[in-house]
Amino acid sequence: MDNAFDAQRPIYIQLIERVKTRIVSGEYPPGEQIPPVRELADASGVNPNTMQKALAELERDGLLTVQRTVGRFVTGDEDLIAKLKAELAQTHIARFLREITALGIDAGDAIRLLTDYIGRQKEEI
Amino acid sequence: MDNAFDAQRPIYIQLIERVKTRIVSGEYPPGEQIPPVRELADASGVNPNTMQKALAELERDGLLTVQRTVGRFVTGDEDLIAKLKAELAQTHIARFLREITALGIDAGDAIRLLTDYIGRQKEEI
Amino acid sequence: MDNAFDAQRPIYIQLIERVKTRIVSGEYPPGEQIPPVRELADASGVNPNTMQKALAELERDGLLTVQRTVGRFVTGDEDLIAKLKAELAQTHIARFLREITALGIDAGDAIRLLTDYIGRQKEEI
Amino acid sequence: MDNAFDAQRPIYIQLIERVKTRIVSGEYPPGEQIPPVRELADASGVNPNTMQKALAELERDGLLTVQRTVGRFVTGDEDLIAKLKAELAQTHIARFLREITALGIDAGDAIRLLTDYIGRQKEEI
DNA sequence: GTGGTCTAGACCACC
DNA sequence: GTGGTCTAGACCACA
Repeated sequence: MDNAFDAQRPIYIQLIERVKTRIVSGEYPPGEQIPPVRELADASGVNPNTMQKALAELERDGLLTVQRTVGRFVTGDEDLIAKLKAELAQTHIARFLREITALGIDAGDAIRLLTDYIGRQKEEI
Repeated sequence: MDNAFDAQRPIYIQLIERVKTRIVSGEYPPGEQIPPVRELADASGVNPNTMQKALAELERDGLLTVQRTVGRFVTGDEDLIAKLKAELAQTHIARFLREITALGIDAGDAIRLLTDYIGRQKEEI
Repeated sequence: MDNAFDAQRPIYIQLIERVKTRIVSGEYPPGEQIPPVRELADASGVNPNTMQKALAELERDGLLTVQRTVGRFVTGDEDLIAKLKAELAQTHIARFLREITALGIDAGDAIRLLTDYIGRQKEEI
Repeated sequence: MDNAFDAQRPIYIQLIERVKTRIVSGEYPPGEQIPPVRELADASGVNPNTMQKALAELERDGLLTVQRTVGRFVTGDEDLIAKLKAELAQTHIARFLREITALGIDAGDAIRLLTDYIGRQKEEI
């Protein structure tokens, strides 16, 4: 399912995050064309205007380029993508650490808990 | 600052999370009285009714008990608190892992990045 | 326990009901003296003033008579007591039937449920 | 009249009881939509916030479900409703019996008085 | 037009 | 001074 949104945050923001994630993960490779707005909107179950709004912001950030009458393309600037990836990773890490230490769990225990969790996940497979 | 809220999510939900965090971290120890509604509301810069709504839900969950005309107390049930702590930790971990792997970073790299981050933090001190 | 009050209704009203019930049930027989205010108040865990207020209303209704310097007595008018008993019974019956029919249960089923309940109660003994 | 409340008990509690009664009696059938908050509030002569509070508790109990921007619906779980009906009936019966026996009337007489009352009611028709 | 949230301000019971 | 309730009125997201 692609159409599960946090009902409490603006959908277009969540769409931006999703597309960024796809670019960074390589699902949308650098330089490649992405699906048309309508298709993306359909797949996520949102209004095309909402999807449009999300993509426009990504264009402003330089992550997407638009070729009129052709479509949208992921930037070919792989450094930019790598930078975004590192930035997103740091954001997630910082947030995680902030949250977990607020519970009274120190960094060492956090790593241990995370390692355990990953171990358990593998077992499930 | 205590009064910085994510504008996109209900304040009372965020207040619930904050109080839970304080209980779990031991800032509000088991069996101890917590500050009065009005004071907490003031400290967070919200209306007393909003704080009331948050605390009512914590009472429903058994994390707080109310003694009318006296005040609110953290539950003395330390097992319940420990359970909550584990639950919150797992939630944060699961989320972190979901986010980081969505970027195309595998579990091993996640641990490495986290360890690096912690190392860098210590250096800053 | 005599000191369990519905926190939502005035205590003196609940005291009136209790004393009426004792008169009607014969616990306080007609013409007999009842315990002094302070003792009653103590037994119910309420302030003597509150008990006083309740007894004053019963005196107004003719159910109690006061002999200064001696104490309070239940009325000797057994007809009045019988009338009160019938009246209280009808009140309870009417209320019960109103409540139970509001649930979509007809009078016949109400009698059946009541009979069942009594049967189950006896078994427990 | 829908707007007559016991001044001694919280209105929202009484609203909860009323809605429960309507669900149990079938006035609000399982799976069906109930009137909007504002309408219900109006009909009962209370503030919409007060009605909201009552309905929120019923939602927590699983008796109502909410579809945002659409409305509230009675649960489709007929077993849950049946269970509630039995529970409410038992509560009313227990209370009635407690009250009537406190008057010095035994269970057998209670049934007789109830039967008489019902007989008299029918005659009135 | 639906439910949901929030504020401001008032009043109450209890101790 | 504590928690609890209630109102009036406003604003928001969503479809």
